Amino acid sequence: MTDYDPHSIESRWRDRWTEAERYEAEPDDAESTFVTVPYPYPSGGMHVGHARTYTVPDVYARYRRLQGDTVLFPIGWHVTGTPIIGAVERLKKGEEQQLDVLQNTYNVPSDTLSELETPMGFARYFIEEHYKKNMKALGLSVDWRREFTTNDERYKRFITWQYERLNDRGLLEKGLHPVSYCLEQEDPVTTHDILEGEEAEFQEYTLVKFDWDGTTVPMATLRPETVHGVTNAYIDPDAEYVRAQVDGDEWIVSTEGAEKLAHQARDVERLDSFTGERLVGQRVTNPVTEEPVLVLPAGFVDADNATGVVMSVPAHSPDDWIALQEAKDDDERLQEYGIDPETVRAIEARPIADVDGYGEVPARDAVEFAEVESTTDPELEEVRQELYNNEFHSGRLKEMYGEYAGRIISDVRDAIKAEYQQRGAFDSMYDFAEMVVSRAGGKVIVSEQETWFLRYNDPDWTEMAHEAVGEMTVIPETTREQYTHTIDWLEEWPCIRNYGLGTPLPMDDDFIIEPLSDSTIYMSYYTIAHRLQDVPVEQLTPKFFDTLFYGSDAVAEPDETALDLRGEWEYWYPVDFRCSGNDLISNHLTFYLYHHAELFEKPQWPQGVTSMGMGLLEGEAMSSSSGHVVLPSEAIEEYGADTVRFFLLNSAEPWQDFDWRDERVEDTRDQLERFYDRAAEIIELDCPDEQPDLEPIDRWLLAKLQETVAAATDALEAFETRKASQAAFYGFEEHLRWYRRRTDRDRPGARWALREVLRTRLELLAPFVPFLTNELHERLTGEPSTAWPSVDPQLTDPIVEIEEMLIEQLTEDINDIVNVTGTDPDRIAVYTAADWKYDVFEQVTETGPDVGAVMSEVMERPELRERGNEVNQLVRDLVDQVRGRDDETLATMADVEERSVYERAREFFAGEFDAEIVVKNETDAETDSEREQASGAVPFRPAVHLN
RNA sequence: GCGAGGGUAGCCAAGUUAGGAAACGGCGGCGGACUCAAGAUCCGCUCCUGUAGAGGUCCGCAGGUUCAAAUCCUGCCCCUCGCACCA
Repeated sequence: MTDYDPHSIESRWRDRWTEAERYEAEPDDAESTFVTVPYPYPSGGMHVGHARTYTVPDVYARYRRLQGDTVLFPIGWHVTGTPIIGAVERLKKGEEQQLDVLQNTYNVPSDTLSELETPMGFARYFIEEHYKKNMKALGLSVDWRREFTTNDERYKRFITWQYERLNDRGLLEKGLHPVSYCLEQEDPVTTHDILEGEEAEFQEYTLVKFDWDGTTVPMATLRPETVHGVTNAYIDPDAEYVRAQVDGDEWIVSTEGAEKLAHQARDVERLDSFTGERLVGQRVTNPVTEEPVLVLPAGFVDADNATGVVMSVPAHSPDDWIALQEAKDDDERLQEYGIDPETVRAIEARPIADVDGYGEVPARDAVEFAEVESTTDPELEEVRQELYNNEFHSGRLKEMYGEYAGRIISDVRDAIKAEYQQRGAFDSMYDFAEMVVSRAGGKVIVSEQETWFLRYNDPDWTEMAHEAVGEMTVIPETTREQYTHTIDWLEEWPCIRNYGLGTPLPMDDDFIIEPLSDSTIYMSYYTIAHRLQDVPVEQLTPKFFDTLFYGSDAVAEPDETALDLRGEWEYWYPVDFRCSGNDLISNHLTFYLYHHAELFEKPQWPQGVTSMGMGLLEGEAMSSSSGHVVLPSEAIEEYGADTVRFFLLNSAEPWQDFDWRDERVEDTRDQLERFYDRAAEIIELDCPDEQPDLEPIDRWLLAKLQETVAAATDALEAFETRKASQAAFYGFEEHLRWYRRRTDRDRPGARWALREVLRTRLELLAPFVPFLTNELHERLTGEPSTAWPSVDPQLTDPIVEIEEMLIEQLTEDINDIVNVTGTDPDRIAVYTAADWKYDVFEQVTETGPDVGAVMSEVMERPELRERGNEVNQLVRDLVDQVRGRDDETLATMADVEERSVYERAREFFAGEFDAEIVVKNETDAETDSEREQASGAVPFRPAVHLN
């Protein structure tokens, strides 16, 4: 019954566009528009969430093209770094989950798997078999001549240039940085490489350097400000400890602690080892208070956490409090270690801060209140958290803190720490708070590595980045603050990795520039990527790129080719819109701004960024590892590319999350099919070439069309794909429904109007559903959609719109009365308001919607004053009518001849309600009962009576 | 914890920037028209009450400002995203 066959239409148009090189963009006299999207990272296949990411810029590109611009929409492939290598490794190891994803989620044939066993083989497979095929099937208007990968020699030359220049400008810096490090692989690891403890964050522990006869016993703590409250120390008597030279001093730490320190850029030399028992019962001296304190044995001390020795602050730590009580009660154990129980019993908690809501010894109060009695009680965790929180935010230090006395801990902790560190009493080390294990099975620790950084906290650079944000269009506007915040928050960014695909750092080619750092200005590379193919790699020196980007004056002997290419770059740059994801604001998008601001002049800075929301599938997050994804190829096969596109663009605005629900997608497909069928009918109609006489209802439809053109245009300018397509598609369907109900469509005027409407809507929808619309447009007019429509002032008609609105309102009113009374009237009387009521209306529009003010004006007029209450009620009704309508509309309303509007529509009403329709003015009422019925008439709200 | 966004009728979702109509639209549900029938299409209804187009109560919760609040202010609850070497 339907002729709509998306697959044949779509393949036909795809072929035509390819043959015509339709989207191969060359500089010309027209305005240029340059839109980009982050190049895909082919470490796996593409799902329908990615499809939206690339379709949104496509819609904008198509829109700008219809507006007459020359538009560039390119794609490249990001393969930098380790994810692809990791994926290949997992494949080669035959890891089950990886095989499952490749074979079952992404349908890689078994006999092809071997091709994926090299990084570029893997990338190439997904580029060709997934991304490109899907993108072409979706009809993305990409200039495919410009594609490249970030592992290409020419691209590497470009990145080399970028990093040499950044280095020249002093924005690169070499230094130490803590990273997660796998002891098994002896290499840094990323979150993706971590099997256990993926969420773990590493902490910077303060080491309080207690002294034991000239040997340092560093006690690890996260609360350095409690140093005055230390009453004793704890060590695990059974764990292994070492004495070692650490940066020239002698330290005692756990064996694990020593290994960690060795990885944190310290010079560690082990002297001897022993169990913790050796320190038990010894006295060590607090470096701040210079007091000796006793070392007690404790099983709860974890030798594999920081140094494996901790200080005890029983007044403020619930753990320490309980442990101390337990020690006091266990004479036997103490004696075992040769400790006099009396000395332990003499230890008293030493409060160092006043905390709101707690007594003198907060830890005791907290423990007693919660009735926790043992260090193994699971509830202790909660008690500890709560107390720590309260102390941190409301604890005030006591007098022993000198200049810090009376201050809130959260305000001064860092200062105290820095001060004692400076004085040599404190040191620090990094560690995780929990066990972390890599996928390779090795223990993961925090290591400090020599690294190159990008100095994103450089004040001048930061300032320029702020400026760039200030000058660009941000969609949605609410994200602007996120950029500002990110810029202020960014510190130095380590921009290299030890291994991976990509470009070696020119200053130190043992390292590879990491993915987020080699993807900041590559949009400029698109402008010349296709032409660079003809330039020998060796010719692409930094000077070549200087010439290309900075012009002939930048170098002594400018390269001719570079100068020639410079024209292309100048034509396309700046990037008009970068369409990216919400999640990239805090890194990629902000880096993009930084690097543009630094390396290019202001006119070349980013003009606009839109960030997109995520995709859900049947209400849940998509996940390729669990197979909870829909592949674009499958969706297109089932519904057609236009349906997929339309659903993605129409179900939510780009920055909102969308939810792919099969049922909804099916509905979308049905709607498009219906649209297609109706369009086909109109195309078949015999239609006059010249505009025939139009009825008011035809002019109304055409006026609505103009409104729709304006709304869709405004919306697309703001990237509101949903609003634009809703207006052009669903919104207009409603107007058409009313039109069909209101009129006979077999008139020349109606045919002409419907044809005009169809043509325009096809143009409005062309960016969204390009296959369907171009097909129909060509059948209708002989050529594809070539221009975006503009509002035709000849076809706007405010009066006819108001007249039609009155008819709709009256239809609703009559219908309401019929419903509520349950009657089936034979005769419907419609009374328009008496002339004096229109005088009052005019007064209301003049005075404004203020009942009191209008009344005092109106009461000046004797002929109105004598109507008293009636006028009062009328003014109230009219004020409600007028409120919220602009002056223009009100002025137009004043020109409407209400009675003739209803009379012209008599036939329509008669048909709708199957009744005789009588239209009269209120003043023409003859009998008392008729006058009664008619008296309620208000301008633009006639009285109605049913019999 | 920090930063950002959000909570609207059974579901999805507009409206919030410029306060002013129980609150666009869709889905689902109910009734009707057309049809041999189904589907498609069309017309009503779909918070409560109501045989005259009305009234009442509503926009996470609790207050406040105002003639008037889904919209502005304050506090609270809940959800989502980001928080660094990772695309």
